[in-house]
Amino acid sequence: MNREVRVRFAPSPTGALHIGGVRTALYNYLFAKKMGGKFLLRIEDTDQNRFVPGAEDYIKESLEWLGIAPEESPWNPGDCGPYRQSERKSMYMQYALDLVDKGHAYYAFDTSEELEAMRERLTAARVVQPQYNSITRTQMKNSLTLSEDEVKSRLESGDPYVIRIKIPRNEDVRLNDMIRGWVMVNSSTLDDKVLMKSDGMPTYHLANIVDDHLMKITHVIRGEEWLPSAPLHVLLYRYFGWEDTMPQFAHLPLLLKPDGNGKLSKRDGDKLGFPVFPLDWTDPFSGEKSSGFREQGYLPDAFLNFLAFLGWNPGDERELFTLEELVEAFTVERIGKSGTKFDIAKAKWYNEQYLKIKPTSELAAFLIADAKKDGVNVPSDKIDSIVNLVKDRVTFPAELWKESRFIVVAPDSFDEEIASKKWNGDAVKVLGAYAVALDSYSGEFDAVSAKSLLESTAEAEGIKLGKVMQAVRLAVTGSGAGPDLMVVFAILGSTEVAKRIRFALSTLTVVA
RNA sequence: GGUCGAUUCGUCUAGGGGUUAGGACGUAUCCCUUUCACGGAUAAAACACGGGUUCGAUUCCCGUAUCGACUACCA
Repeated sequence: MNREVRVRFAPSPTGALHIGGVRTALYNYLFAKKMGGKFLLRIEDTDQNRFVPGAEDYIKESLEWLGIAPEESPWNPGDCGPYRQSERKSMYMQYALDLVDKGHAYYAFDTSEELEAMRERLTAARVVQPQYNSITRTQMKNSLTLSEDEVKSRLESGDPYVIRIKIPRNEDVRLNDMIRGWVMVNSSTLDDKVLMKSDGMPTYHLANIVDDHLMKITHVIRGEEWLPSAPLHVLLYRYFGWEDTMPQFAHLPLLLKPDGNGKLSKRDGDKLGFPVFPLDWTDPFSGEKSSGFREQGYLPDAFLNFLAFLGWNPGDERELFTLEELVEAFTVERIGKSGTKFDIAKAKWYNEQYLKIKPTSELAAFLIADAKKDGVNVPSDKIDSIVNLVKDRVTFPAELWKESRFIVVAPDSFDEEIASKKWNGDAVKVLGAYAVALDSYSGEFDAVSAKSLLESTAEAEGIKLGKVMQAVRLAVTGSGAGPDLMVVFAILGSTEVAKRIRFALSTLTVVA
Protein backbone atom coordinates (compact mmCIF):
# COMPACT_ATOMS: atom_id res chain seq x y z
CA MET A 1 0.00 0.00 0.00
CA ASN A 2 1.52 3.24 -1.12
CA ARG A 3 0.05 6.19 0.65
CA GLU A 4 1.10 9.80 0.34
CA VAL A 5 3.14 10.69 3.39
CA ARG A 6 1.17 12.96 5.67
CA VAL A 7 2.46 14.08 9.03
CA ARG A 8 1.06 16.49 11.53
CA PHE A 9 2.12 18.76 14.29
CA ALA A 10 -0.58 18.82 16.92
CA PRO A 11 0.04 21.38 19.62
CA SER A 12 -2.32 22.50 22.35
CA PRO A 13 -2.96 26.21 22.49
CA THR A 14 -2.13 26.43 26.16
CA GLY A 15 0.56 29.09 26.07
CA ALA A 16 3.71 29.91 24.21
CA LEU A 17 4.97 27.16 21.96
CA HIS A 18 7.85 25.51 23.77
CA ILE A 19 11.13 25.06 21.95
CA GLY A 20 10.72 21.30 22.17
CA GLY A 21 7.46 21.67 20.31
CA VAL A 22 9.18 23.76 17.70
CA ARG A 23 11.71 21.00 17.17
CA THR A 24 8.93 18.44 16.85
CA ALA A 25 7.32 20.65 14.23
CA LEU A 26 10.64 20.99 12.44
CA TYR A 27 11.25 17.24 12.31
CA ASN A 28 7.73 16.71 11.02
CA TYR A 29 8.30 19.34 8.38
CA LEU A 30 11.65 17.88 7.35
CA PHE A 31 10.26 14.39 7.14
CA ALA A 32 7.26 15.48 5.08
CA LYS A 33 9.42 17.40 2.62
CA LYS A 34 11.98 14.68 2.39
CA MET A 35 9.29 12.14 1.57
CA GLY A 36 7.51 14.43 -0.83
CA GLY A 37 4.53 14.44 1.49
CA LYS A 38 2.44 16.94 3.39
CA PHE A 39 2.93 18.65 6.71
CA LEU A 40 -0.21 19.65 8.51
CA LEU A 41 -1.12 21.29 11.73
CA ARG A 42 -3.98 20.44 13.99
CA ILE A 43 -4.91 22.40 17.06
CA GLU A 44 -5.64 20.10 19.98
CA ASP A 45 -7.94 22.23 22.04
CA THR A 46 -10.17 19.64 23.63
CA ASP A 47 -9.45 20.95 27.09
CA GLN A 48 -11.43 24.13 27.32
CA ASN A 49 -10.06 24.89 30.77
CA ARG A 50 -6.57 25.26 29.47
CA PHE A 51 -7.31 27.38 26.45
CA VAL A 52 -5.16 30.49 26.30
CA PRO A 53 -6.09 33.31 23.94
CA GLY A 54 -3.37 34.18 21.50
CA ALA A 55 -1.64 30.84 21.78
CA GLU A 56 -2.81 29.71 18.38
CA ASP A 57 -1.59 32.86 16.67
CA TYR A 58 1.65 32.41 18.47
CA ILE A 59 2.07 28.93 17.04
CA LYS A 60 1.29 30.19 13.57
CA GLU A 61 3.67 33.09 13.79
CA SER A 62 6.46 30.93 15.21
CA LEU A 63 6.30 28.45 12.37
CA GLU A 64 6.09 31.19 9.80
CA TRP A 65 9.07 32.95 11.28
CA LEU A 66 11.06 29.76 10.82
CA GLY A 67 9.74 29.11 7.35
CA ILE A 68 8.17 25.78 8.24
CA ALA A 69 4.52 26.69 7.87
CA PRO A 70 2.14 23.77 7.48
CA GLU A 71 0.39 23.14 4.19
CA GLU A 72 -2.88 22.38 5.88
CA SER A 73 -3.97 24.11 9.05
CA PRO A 74 -6.89 25.93 10.65
CA TRP A 75 -5.91 29.09 8.79
CA ASN A 76 -5.19 27.32 5.56
CA PRO A 77 -7.50 24.31 5.49
CA GLY A 78 -7.13 21.35 3.17
CA ASP A 79 -9.61 18.56 2.55
CA CYS A 80 -9.52 17.13 6.05
CA GLY A 81 -10.91 19.98 8.07
CA PRO A 82 -11.73 21.37 10.40
CA TYR A 83 -8.25 21.55 11.84
CA ARG A 84 -9.28 22.49 15.35
CA GLN A 85 -10.47 19.66 17.52
CA SER A 86 -12.97 21.90 19.24
CA GLU A 87 -14.61 22.36 15.84
CA ARG A 88 -14.63 18.64 15.27
CA LYS A 89 -16.45 17.98 18.52
CA SER A 90 -19.52 16.47 16.92
CA MET A 91 -17.46 13.84 15.14
CA TYR A 92 -16.05 12.03 18.11
CA MET A 93 -19.05 10.64 19.94
CA GLN A 94 -20.02 8.27 17.15
CA TYR A 95 -16.59 6.68 17.29
CA ALA A 96 -16.73 6.29 21.03
CA LEU A 97 -20.19 4.75 20.72
CA ASP A 98 -18.89 2.42 18.05
CA LEU A 99 -16.38 1.16 20.56
CA VAL A 100 -19.11 0.73 23.17
CA ASP A 101 -21.13 -1.29 20.66
CA LYS A 102 -18.15 -3.47 19.94
CA GLY A 103 -17.60 -4.07 23.61
CA HIS A 104 -14.29 -2.23 23.72
CA ALA A 105 -15.57 0.69 25.74
CA TYR A 106 -18.21 1.39 28.36
CA TYR A 107 -20.05 4.15 30.16
CA ALA A 108 -18.81 5.15 33.58
CA PHE A 109 -20.80 7.26 36.01
CA ASP A 110 -18.38 7.58 38.87
CA THR A 111 -18.00 11.01 40.37
CA SER A 112 -14.58 12.44 40.97
CA GLU A 113 -15.15 11.84 44.70
CA GLU A 114 -15.84 8.20 44.03
CA LEU A 115 -12.74 7.92 41.91
CA GLU A 116 -10.71 9.56 44.60
CA ALA A 117 -12.17 7.22 47.21
CA MET A 118 -11.30 4.25 45.04
CA ARG A 119 -7.71 5.39 44.74
CA GLU A 120 -7.44 5.95 48.44
CA ARG A 121 -8.90 2.56 49.16
CA LEU A 122 -6.40 0.91 46.85
CA THR A 123 -3.52 2.84 48.23
CA ALA A 124 -4.55 1.84 51.73
CA ALA A 125 -4.71 -1.75 50.58
CA ARG A 126 -1.15 -1.36 49.38
CA VAL A 127 -2.07 -1.75 45.76
CA VAL A 128 0.95 -0.42 43.96
CA GLN A 129 -0.89 1.16 41.11
CA PRO A 130 -4.34 2.43 41.93
CA GLN A 131 -6.12 2.70 38.65
CA TYR A 132 -9.37 2.13 36.86
CA ASN A 133 -8.71 -1.19 35.18
CA SER A 134 -9.96 -4.67 34.52
CA ILE A 135 -10.08 -5.43 38.22
CA THR A 136 -11.29 -2.22 39.76
CA ARG A 137 -13.92 -1.47 37.19
CA THR A 138 -15.97 -4.34 38.59
CA GLN A 139 -16.43 -2.31 41.76
CA MET A 140 -17.31 0.98 40.13
CA LYS A 141 -20.45 2.49 38.70
CA ASN A 142 -20.35 1.72 35.02
CA SER A 143 -22.28 0.00 32.29
CA LEU A 144 -20.38 -3.18 33.03
CA THR A 145 -21.60 -3.37 36.62
CA LEU A 146 -24.92 -1.57 36.48
CA SER A 147 -28.03 -3.15 35.09
CA GLU A 148 -28.95 -2.36 31.55
CA ASP A 149 -32.03 -0.53 32.78
CA GLU A 150 -30.13 1.64 35.18
CA VAL A 151 -27.60 2.57 32.59
CA LYS A 152 -30.35 3.48 30.26
CA SER A 153 -32.20 5.58 32.76
CA ARG A 154 -29.06 7.32 33.91
CA LEU A 155 -28.23 8.15 30.32
CA GLU A 156 -31.74 9.38 29.68
CA SER A 157 -31.91 11.48 32.82
CA GLY A 158 -28.75 13.24 31.80
CA ASP A 159 -26.48 11.83 34.46
CA PRO A 160 -22.93 12.91 33.76
CA TYR A 161 -20.86 10.09 32.38
CA VAL A 162 -17.64 9.37 30.60
CA ILE A 163 -16.80 6.64 28.15
CA ARG A 164 -13.80 4.55 29.05
CA ILE A 165 -11.86 2.11 26.96
CA LYS A 166 -12.02 -1.46 28.16
CA ILE A 167 -8.43 -2.55 28.35
CA PRO A 168 -7.99 -6.32 28.21
CA ARG A 169 -6.64 -7.95 31.33
CA ASN A 170 -3.51 -9.53 30.03
CA GLU A 171 -2.41 -8.96 26.50
CA ASP A 172 0.92 -8.00 25.05
CA VAL A 173 0.75 -4.89 22.96
CA ARG A 174 3.68 -4.22 20.71
CA LEU A 175 4.59 -1.40 18.44
CA ASN A 176 7.52 -0.79 16.20
CA ASP A 177 8.80 2.68 16.88
CA MET A 178 10.89 4.14 14.05
CA ILE A 179 13.41 5.45 16.53
CA ARG A 180 13.32 2.91 19.32
CA GLY A 181 12.44 -0.32 17.60
CA TRP A 182 10.03 -2.79 19.11
CA VAL A 183 8.43 -1.67 22.33
CA MET A 184 6.27 -4.16 24.16
CA VAL A 185 3.90 -3.50 26.99
CA ASN A 186 1.44 -5.73 28.77
CA SER A 187 -2.08 -4.41 28.87
CA SER A 188 -2.31 -5.19 32.57
CA THR A 189 -0.23 -2.09 33.22
CA LEU A 190 -2.61 0.10 31.26
CA ASP A 191 -5.73 1.62 32.74
CA ASP A 192 -9.19 2.16 31.34
CA LYS A 193 -8.51 5.62 30.02
CA VAL A 194 -11.35 8.03 29.57
CA LEU A 195 -12.17 8.47 25.89
CA MET A 196 -15.08 10.87 26.14
CA LYS A 197 -15.22 13.37 28.94
CA SER A 198 -18.40 14.32 30.72
CA ASP A 199 -18.41 17.67 28.95
CA GLY A 200 -18.85 15.85 25.65
CA MET A 201 -15.31 16.49 24.53
CA PRO A 202 -13.00 13.64 23.64
CA THR A 203 -9.75 13.20 25.48
CA TYR A 204 -6.47 13.49 23.67
CA HIS A 205 -6.30 9.77 23.11
CA LEU A 206 -9.59 9.41 21.29
CA ALA A 207 -9.40 12.64 19.36
CA ASN A 208 -5.86 11.94 18.32
CA ILE A 209 -6.57 8.52 16.87
CA VAL A 210 -9.80 9.53 15.19
CA ASP A 211 -8.28 12.65 13.67
CA ASP A 212 -5.08 11.00 12.55
CA HIS A 213 -7.15 8.38 10.85
CA LEU A 214 -9.52 10.84 9.24
CA MET A 215 -6.68 13.09 8.20
CA LYS A 216 -4.86 10.15 6.67
CA ILE A 217 -1.77 10.60 8.79
CA THR A 218 0.93 8.11 7.88
CA HIS A 219 3.61 8.91 10.44
CA VAL A 220 3.27 10.23 13.95
CA ILE A 221 6.40 12.06 14.98
CA ARG A 222 5.98 13.33 18.50
CA GLY A 223 7.75 13.73 21.82
CA GLU A 224 8.86 10.84 23.96
CA GLU A 225 6.36 11.79 26.63
CA TRP A 226 3.81 9.99 24.47
CA LEU A 227 5.62 6.69 24.39
CA PRO A 228 3.87 5.29 27.48
CA SER A 229 0.45 5.88 25.97
CA ALA A 230 1.39 4.62 22.51
CA PRO A 231 0.21 1.06 23.33
CA LEU A 232 -3.18 2.49 24.20
CA HIS A 233 -3.25 4.16 20.83
CA VAL A 234 -2.33 0.93 19.11
CA LEU A 235 -5.22 -0.75 20.88
CA LEU A 236 -7.57 1.97 19.72
CA TYR A 237 -6.51 1.54 16.10
CA ARG A 238 -7.12 -2.15 16.51
CA TYR A 239 -10.56 -1.75 18.05
CA PHE A 240 -11.61 0.71 15.40
CA GLY A 241 -10.46 -1.74 12.76
CA TRP A 242 -7.91 0.70 11.37
CA GLU A 243 -4.79 -1.32 11.99
CA ASP A 244 -3.95 -1.58 8.31
CA THR A 245 -3.60 2.19 8.03
CA MET A 246 -2.19 2.80 11.47
CA PRO A 247 0.55 5.43 11.25
CA GLN A 248 4.11 4.59 12.05
CA PHE A 249 5.32 6.07 15.29
CA ALA A 250 8.52 7.94 15.97
CA HIS A 251 9.02 9.15 19.51
CA LEU A 252 11.53 11.94 19.76
CA PRO A 253 14.01 12.24 22.64
CA LEU A 254 13.25 15.04 25.04
CA LEU A 255 15.00 18.37 25.40
CA LEU A 256 16.57 18.52 28.84
CA LYS A 257 17.72 21.23 31.21
CA PRO A 258 21.27 22.42 30.53
CA ASP A 259 22.22 22.00 34.17
CA GLY A 260 21.03 19.29 36.47
CA ASN A 261 18.25 17.08 35.29
CA GLY A 262 14.77 17.11 33.95
CA LYS A 263 12.80 18.38 31.06
CA LEU A 264 13.64 21.82 29.84
CA SER A 265 11.14 24.26 31.20
CA LYS A 266 10.34 27.91 31.05
CA ARG A 267 11.88 28.41 34.46
CA ASP A 268 15.26 27.25 33.21
CA GLY A 269 15.34 29.89 30.55
CA ASP A 270 14.60 32.61 33.05
CA LYS A 271 17.16 31.30 35.46
CA LEU A 272 19.96 30.84 32.99
CA GLY A 273 19.16 33.90 30.95
CA PHE A 274 18.17 32.51 27.58
CA PRO A 275 14.84 32.00 25.87
CA VAL A 276 13.00 28.72 25.68
CA PHE A 277 10.38 30.13 23.35
CA PRO A 278 10.72 31.10 19.70
CA LEU A 279 9.00 34.45 20.13
CA ASP A 280 8.34 36.89 22.93
CA TRP A 281 5.25 35.95 24.85
CA THR A 282 3.13 37.68 27.43
CA ASP A 283 0.80 35.49 29.40
CA PRO A 284 -2.65 37.02 28.96
CA PHE A 285 -3.72 36.03 32.47
CA SER A 286 -0.72 36.75 34.62
CA GLY A 287 0.88 39.36 32.39
CA GLU A 288 4.13 37.49 32.83
CA LYS A 289 6.58 38.08 30.00
CA SER A 290 8.93 35.56 28.46
CA SER A 291 11.51 36.37 25.88
CA GLY A 292 11.86 34.66 22.55
CA PHE A 293 14.75 33.70 20.32
CA ARG A 294 13.56 36.00 17.59
CA GLU A 295 13.56 39.10 19.76
CA GLN A 296 16.89 38.12 21.30
CA GLY A 297 18.41 38.43 17.87
CA TYR A 298 18.58 34.86 16.68
CA LEU A 299 18.27 34.52 12.94
CA PRO A 300 15.60 32.07 11.86
CA ASP A 301 17.96 29.95 9.76
CA ALA A 302 20.52 29.81 12.54
CA PHE A 303 17.90 28.87 15.09
CA LEU A 304 16.52 26.23 12.76
CA ASN A 305 19.95 24.78 12.14
CA PHE A 306 20.65 24.69 15.86
CA LEU A 307 17.32 23.06 16.60
CA ALA A 308 17.74 20.42 13.94
CA PHE A 309 20.99 19.30 15.53
CA LEU A 310 19.41 18.86 18.92
CA GLY A 311 18.94 15.15 18.63
CA TRP A 312 19.71 14.63 14.99
CA ASN A 313 22.88 14.71 12.88
CA PRO A 314 23.65 13.96 9.27
CA GLY A 315 26.28 11.34 10.04
CA ASP A 316 29.12 13.33 8.58
CA GLU A 317 30.92 16.35 9.89
CA ARG A 318 28.95 19.11 8.24
CA GLU A 319 27.17 21.40 10.66
CA LEU A 320 25.85 24.29 8.64
CA PHE A 321 22.66 23.46 6.81
CA THR A 322 20.03 25.55 5.13
CA LEU A 323 16.45 24.40 5.44
CA GLU A 324 16.66 22.88 1.99
CA GLU A 325 19.84 21.04 2.88
CA LEU A 326 18.25 19.78 6.06
CA VAL A 327 15.35 18.41 4.08
CA GLU A 328 17.79 16.71 1.77
CA ALA A 329 19.85 15.17 4.56
CA PHE A 330 17.11 14.33 7.02
CA THR A 331 16.26 10.78 7.97
CA VAL A 332 14.37 9.53 10.99
CA GLU A 333 16.97 6.79 11.40
CA ARG A 334 19.57 9.37 12.34
CA ILE A 335 17.54 10.80 15.18
CA GLY A 336 19.15 9.94 18.49
CA LYS A 337 17.49 7.95 21.23
CA SER A 338 18.62 9.76 24.32
CA GLY A 339 17.56 13.03 25.85
CA THR A 340 19.35 16.14 24.72
CA LYS A 341 20.61 18.85 26.99
CA PHE A 342 20.03 22.30 25.75
CA ASP A 343 23.18 24.37 25.25
CA ILE A 344 22.71 28.03 24.46
CA ALA A 345 26.41 28.51 23.64
CA LYS A 346 25.96 26.39 20.55
CA ALA A 347 22.95 28.44 19.52
CA LYS A 348 25.08 31.57 19.73
CA TRP A 349 27.79 29.99 17.67
CA TYR A 350 25.28 29.14 14.97
CA ASN A 351 24.04 32.69 15.01
CA GLU A 352 27.56 34.01 14.52
CA GLN A 353 28.12 31.67 11.60
CA TYR A 354 24.96 32.81 9.88
CA LEU A 355 25.69 36.44 10.57
CA LYS A 356 29.02 36.04 8.83
CA ILE A 357 27.55 34.71 5.64
CA LYS A 358 24.57 37.05 5.49
CA PRO A 359 24.71 39.53 2.63
CA THR A 360 25.95 42.97 3.66
CA SER A 361 22.71 44.57 2.56
CA GLU A 362 20.65 42.48 4.97
CA LEU A 363 22.94 43.28 7.83
CA ALA A 364 22.91 46.93 6.86
CA ALA A 365 19.16 46.97 7.39
CA PHE A 366 19.65 45.97 11.03
CA LEU A 367 22.31 48.62 11.50
CA ILE A 368 20.23 51.36 9.96
CA ALA A 369 17.16 50.43 12.00
CA ASP A 370 19.04 50.31 15.29
CA ALA A 371 20.80 53.59 14.56
CA LYS A 372 17.48 55.17 13.79
CA LYS A 373 16.10 54.03 17.14
CA ASP A 374 19.12 55.72 18.59
CA GLY A 375 18.22 58.89 16.74
CA VAL A 376 21.17 58.61 14.40
CA ASN A 377 21.31 58.55 10.64
CA VAL A 378 24.12 56.49 9.19
CA PRO A 379 25.57 58.07 6.04
CA SER A 380 24.58 55.71 3.28
CA ASP A 381 27.99 55.73 1.61
CA LYS A 382 29.56 54.39 4.78
CA ILE A 383 27.09 51.68 5.71
CA ASP A 384 28.61 48.81 3.76
CA SER A 385 32.12 49.40 4.97
CA ILE A 386 30.92 49.72 8.55
CA VAL A 387 28.96 46.47 8.33
CA ASN A 388 31.91 44.65 6.84
CA LEU A 389 34.16 46.00 9.52
CA VAL A 390 32.09 44.77 12.45
CA LYS A 391 30.09 41.79 11.27
CA ASP A 392 32.73 39.24 12.27
CA ARG A 393 32.73 40.63 15.76
CA VAL A 394 29.14 40.12 16.77
CA THR A 395 26.74 37.41 17.82
CA PHE A 396 23.50 39.30 17.31
CA PRO A 397 22.44 41.85 14.71
CA ALA A 398 21.75 44.43 17.42
CA GLU A 399 25.43 44.45 18.25
CA LEU A 400 26.25 45.76 14.82
CA TRP A 401 25.21 49.24 15.83
CA LYS A 402 26.62 48.96 19.35
CA GLU A 403 29.98 48.01 17.88
CA SER A 404 30.04 50.73 15.28
CA ARG A 405 28.18 53.63 16.84
CA PHE A 406 31.45 55.39 17.61
CA ILE A 407 32.17 55.64 13.91
CA VAL A 408 29.10 57.68 13.19
CA VAL A 409 28.91 59.51 16.48
CA ALA A 410 32.18 61.03 17.69
CA PRO A 411 33.00 60.14 21.28
CA ASP A 412 32.34 62.83 23.87
CA SER A 413 34.07 60.93 26.62
CA PHE A 414 37.00 58.57 26.91
CA ASP A 415 37.63 55.32 28.69
CA GLU A 416 39.20 56.54 31.90
CA GLU A 417 41.17 53.44 32.69
CA ILE A 418 42.87 53.45 29.31
CA ALA A 419 43.37 57.20 29.51
CA SER A 420 45.09 56.97 32.86
CA LYS A 421 47.42 54.31 31.54
CA LYS A 422 48.11 55.37 28.01
CA TRP A 423 47.55 59.07 27.68
CA ASN A 424 51.07 60.40 28.03
CA GLY A 425 53.38 63.01 26.63
CA ASP A 426 54.55 60.88 23.77
CA ALA A 427 50.99 60.20 22.73
CA VAL A 428 50.11 63.87 22.82
CA LYS A 429 53.16 64.70 20.75
CA VAL A 430 52.43 62.13 18.05
CA LEU A 431 48.75 62.94 17.93
CA GLY A 432 49.36 66.65 17.68
CA ALA A 433 51.73 66.13 14.82
CA TYR A 434 49.41 63.65 13.13
CA ALA A 435 46.53 66.11 13.24
CA VAL A 436 48.71 68.69 11.54
CA ALA A 437 49.88 66.19 8.97
CA LEU A 438 46.28 65.24 8.31
CA ASP A 439 45.36 68.87 7.62
CA SER A 440 47.72 69.06 4.74
CA TYR A 441 47.17 65.54 3.52
CA SER A 442 45.68 65.44 0.07
CA GLY A 443 45.94 61.92 -1.37
CA GLU A 444 43.54 59.04 -1.17
CA PHE A 445 43.00 58.42 2.52
CA ASP A 446 42.68 54.67 2.90
CA ALA A 447 43.77 52.29 5.62
CA VAL A 448 47.23 51.89 4.14
CA SER A 449 47.95 55.57 3.67
CA ALA A 450 46.45 56.44 7.05
CA LYS A 451 48.83 53.99 8.61
CA SER A 452 51.94 55.03 6.75
CA LEU A 453 51.27 58.67 7.54
CA LEU A 454 50.87 57.80 11.19
CA GLU A 455 54.05 55.74 11.12
CA SER A 456 56.10 58.46 9.53
CA THR A 457 54.70 61.03 11.96
CA ALA A 458 55.69 58.95 14.93
CA GLU A 459 59.08 58.32 13.45
CA ALA A 460 59.63 62.00 12.92
CA GLU A 461 58.87 62.57 16.58
CA GLY A 462 61.29 59.81 17.48
CA ILE A 463 58.57 57.81 19.17
CA LYS A 464 57.81 54.17 18.63
CA LEU A 465 54.30 53.90 17.26
CA GLY A 466 53.50 50.80 19.26
CA LYS A 467 53.83 52.76 22.48
CA VAL A 468 51.18 55.27 21.60
CA MET A 469 48.89 53.21 19.45
CA GLN A 470 46.30 52.65 22.11
CA ALA A 471 46.22 56.34 22.93
CA VAL A 472 45.57 57.02 19.25
CA ARG A 473 42.68 54.61 19.35
CA LEU A 474 41.40 56.20 22.51
CA ALA A 475 41.54 59.67 21.01
CA VAL A 476 39.53 58.73 17.93
CA THR A 477 37.15 56.11 19.27
CA GLY A 478 36.92 56.86 22.98
CA SER A 479 37.73 53.30 23.90
CA GLY A 480 40.71 51.02 24.20
CA ALA A 481 39.49 48.20 22.01
CA GLY A 482 37.62 47.81 18.77
CA PRO A 483 37.92 46.99 15.11
CA ASP A 484 40.93 47.70 12.91
CA LEU A 485 41.78 51.32 13.64
CA MET A 486 43.20 52.16 10.26
CA VAL A 487 40.09 50.96 8.51
CA VAL A 488 38.11 53.09 10.94
CA PHE A 489 40.30 56.04 9.94
CA ALA A 490 39.62 55.41 6.31
CA ILE A 491 35.87 55.34 6.89
CA LEU A 492 36.07 58.48 8.99
CA GLY A 493 38.19 60.43 6.53
CA SER A 494 41.21 62.57 7.34
CA THR A 495 39.29 65.66 8.36
CA GLU A 496 37.14 63.87 10.89
CA VAL A 497 40.12 62.02 12.33
CA ALA A 498 42.00 65.28 12.80
CA LYS A 499 38.97 66.86 14.37
CA ARG A 500 38.56 64.02 16.84
CA ILE A 501 42.22 64.07 17.73
CA ARG A 502 42.06 67.78 18.51
CA PHE A 503 39.00 67.23 20.65
CA ALA A 504 40.79 64.52 22.59
CA LEU A 505 43.86 66.69 22.92
CA SER A 506 41.81 69.48 24.41
CA THR A 507 39.80 67.21 26.67
CA LEU A 508 42.24 64.72 28.09
CA THR A 509 44.99 65.73 30.45
CA VAL A 510 48.27 64.00 30.77
CA VAL A 511 48.72 62.19 34.03
CA ALA A 512 52.21 61.61 35.34
C1' G B 1 6.43 2.35 43.89
C1' G B 2 5.06 0.49 38.80
C1' U B 3 5.59 0.67 33.37
C1' C B 4 8.45 2.25 29.39
C1' G B 5 12.82 4.48 27.63
C1' A B 6 17.86 6.14 27.74
C1' U B 7 23.38 5.96 29.11
C1' U B 8 30.60 7.81 24.35
C1' C B 9 34.75 14.16 26.39
C1' G B 10 31.44 19.63 30.63
C1' U B 11 27.64 19.90 26.17
C1' C B 12 25.82 18.16 21.04
C1' U B 13 27.48 13.86 18.82
C1' A B 14 30.36 10.08 15.06
C1' G B 15 31.73 5.21 15.42
C1' G B 16 31.17 0.13 16.22
C1' G B 17 33.85 -6.89 18.15
C1' G B 18 40.61 -5.52 17.13
C1' U B 19 40.54 2.51 16.13
C1' U B 20 46.12 6.81 18.58
C1' A B 21 37.64 6.25 20.05
C1' G B 22 36.66 11.14 15.23
C1' G B 23 34.17 16.07 14.80
C1' A B 24 31.69 20.50 16.78
C1' C B 25 30.51 23.97 20.95
C1' G B 26 32.77 25.54 25.31
C1' U B 27 37.63 25.92 28.03
C1' A B 28 43.15 26.73 28.00
C1' U B 29 47.66 27.99 25.42
C1' C B 30 50.15 29.74 21.14
C1' C B 31 50.12 32.27 16.28
C1' C B 32 47.92 36.31 13.49
C1' U B 33 46.51 41.31 14.93
C1' U B 34 50.87 47.67 17.40
C1' U B 35 43.99 46.67 20.70
C1' C B 36 39.55 43.60 21.20
C1' A B 37 37.24 40.22 18.25
C1' C B 38 37.54 37.07 13.79
C1' G B 39 40.68 33.40 11.80
C1' G B 40 44.57 29.47 12.31
C1' A B 41 47.07 25.86 15.38
C1' U B 42 47.70 23.00 19.68
C1' A B 43 46.06 20.96 24.36
C1' A B 44 43.13 19.00 28.34
C1' A B 45 38.63 16.20 28.09
C1' A B 46 34.48 10.43 27.13
C1' C B 47 32.79 4.67 26.04
C1' A B 48 28.28 4.53 33.96
C1' C B 49 29.47 -0.11 36.78
C1' G B 50 29.57 -5.60 37.31
C1' G B 51 29.16 -10.15 35.14
C1' G B 52 29.04 -13.09 30.88
C1' U B 53 29.82 -14.46 25.18
C1' U B 54 34.57 -14.09 22.58
C1' C B 55 41.31 -15.06 21.05
C1' G B 56 39.58 -10.00 21.86
C1' A B 57 34.26 -5.93 24.05
C1' U B 58 33.29 0.70 24.37
C1' U B 59 30.53 -2.13 20.59
C1' C B 60 26.60 -8.29 21.59
C1' C B 61 23.78 -10.51 26.10
C1' C B 62 22.26 -10.24 31.29
C1' G B 63 22.17 -7.64 35.68
C1' U B 64 23.11 -3.12 38.71
C1' A B 65 23.30 2.07 39.02
C1' U B 66 21.91 6.66 37.34
C1' C B 67 18.85 9.84 34.58
C1' G B 68 14.22 10.74 32.14
C1' A B 69 9.13 10.22 30.62
C1' C B 70 4.51 8.41 31.96
C1' U B 71 1.38 6.83 35.88
C1' A B 72 -5.73 12.92 35.30
C1' C B 73 -12.61 13.54 32.83
C1' C B 74 -4.12 17.71 30.59
C1' A B 75 -2.23 17.34 26.28
